[in-house]
Amino acid sequence: MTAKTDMSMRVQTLPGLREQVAERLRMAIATGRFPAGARLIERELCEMMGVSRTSLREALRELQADGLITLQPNRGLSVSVVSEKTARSIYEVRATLEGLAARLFARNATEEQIKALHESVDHLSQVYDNFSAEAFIAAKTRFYDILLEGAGNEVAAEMLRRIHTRVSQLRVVSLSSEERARQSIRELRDFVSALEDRDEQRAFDICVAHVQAAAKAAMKTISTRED
Amino acid sequence: MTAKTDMSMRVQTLPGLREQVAERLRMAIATGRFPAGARLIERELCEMMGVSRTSLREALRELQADGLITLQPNRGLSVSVVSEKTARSIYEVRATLEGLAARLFARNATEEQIKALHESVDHLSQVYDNFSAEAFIAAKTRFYDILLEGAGNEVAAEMLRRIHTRVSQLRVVSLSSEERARQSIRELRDFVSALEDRDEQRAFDICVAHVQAAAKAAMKTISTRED
DNA sequence: TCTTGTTTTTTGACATACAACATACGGTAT
DNA sequence: ATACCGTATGTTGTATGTCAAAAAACAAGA
Repeated sequence: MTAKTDMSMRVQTLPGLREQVAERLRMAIATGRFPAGARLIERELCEMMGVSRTSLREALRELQADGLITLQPNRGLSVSVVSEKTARSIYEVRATLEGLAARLFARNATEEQIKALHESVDHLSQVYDNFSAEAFIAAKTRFYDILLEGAGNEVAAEMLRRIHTRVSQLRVVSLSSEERARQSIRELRDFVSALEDRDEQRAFDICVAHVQAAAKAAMKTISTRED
Repeated sequence: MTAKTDMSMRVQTLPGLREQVAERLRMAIATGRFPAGARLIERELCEMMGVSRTSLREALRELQADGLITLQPNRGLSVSVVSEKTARSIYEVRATLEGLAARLFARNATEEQIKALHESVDHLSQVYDNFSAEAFIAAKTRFYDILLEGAGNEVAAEMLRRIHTRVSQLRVVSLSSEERARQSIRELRDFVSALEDRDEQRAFDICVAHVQAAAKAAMKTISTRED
């Protein structure tokens, strides 16, 4: 092998400014730092993040495509406020796609991936104890990344990742309920155990039920919010 | 009612330059005018469409988010070439989401929407006869718009619309098979008839089968393409 | 032919400018 | 005071020009 064809030493491709901006904005919305309905003024964001309007606007187009922010022509951007109907739609799609991912994971994942998934649930349960929004999202993201990688459907993965941010945004409020958190962990353990048995149907059922339970919890806080 | 609150005379909000650009690029890719793998040079596109780099780049970010074009950092953009595995993923997701849409439509659509869907299939079948890629895509888009509106899940609708463009791109080659076209129309008529009966499960089954048949046809041309 | 150095192309990012549109403000007439 | 109207201000939409960095193409020398 020549040095030319040896990719092992390759310096990892740096994220690029625009993507960093997009990622930080996503996080700001997911954690509720930019609450739903908040107006986003380009100039302010530029100053806040120290980038040019050009880069910022390109990043904003990404978030817009994800449905995270809403554009009123000539009026400006604001963080999307999720109606009850839209929230229901989000969870419907999430249940559908996550169900698919569950099936595919049970079918295709390697033993290592199953083990990794198990461990990520352990980690998640630790994070629940001393809670912080950022750490929680990071842990949940890790769980998802493993699940989606093991499922081996990159298209579904991409869509679920997008939805995931919107769900995080909803959950910021909704997850404070301690009891739901405990229950959620139990469901995930159950889910992993089904996957360890390669029980496709059971994994699917648990997954869908899990999302529906999450939806129910979220919907409750949404409807109260609108009073 | 005061003139102020009367929206009926409102001049329709013009699409905005950026969105026009994005739409035309999408179409160019869907119809195969920009074939898979083709390099896209920003400067050339600017001249070709008569817009500034600023607007163009923002439009490109949209297409990139849709997976229609691929960016290699510092190297440039090219029309995404869809691997066999990715194609399979696309059709898996499409079957899943369209199945959901079928269920929801059967459950929620109004009688008018069902009727409109029926008519759109009639129109589609006419277009098959004197064929043109643009007219076909337009007709198919109309069918979809009705289906997705009737289903009443805006999130799923948005995702399917995106996938739809990628499927069109694959179909450019694959659909030339006359026989598959006829069969496809028959399946759609069957589908509509299930919806007219409000038979949720049957609509779902037909829908999934329809997508799988389309997938099979597309996969065949893809695998031969890679020889 | 292989290597190395140089030029060209292309993207990534920034600053600036200005028109179009929307909103807020303030004055004027009723 | 209140409704009306014009103006000032803020914000987005789009276009230009500029520069650095990376990649690719090319050319020259061993």
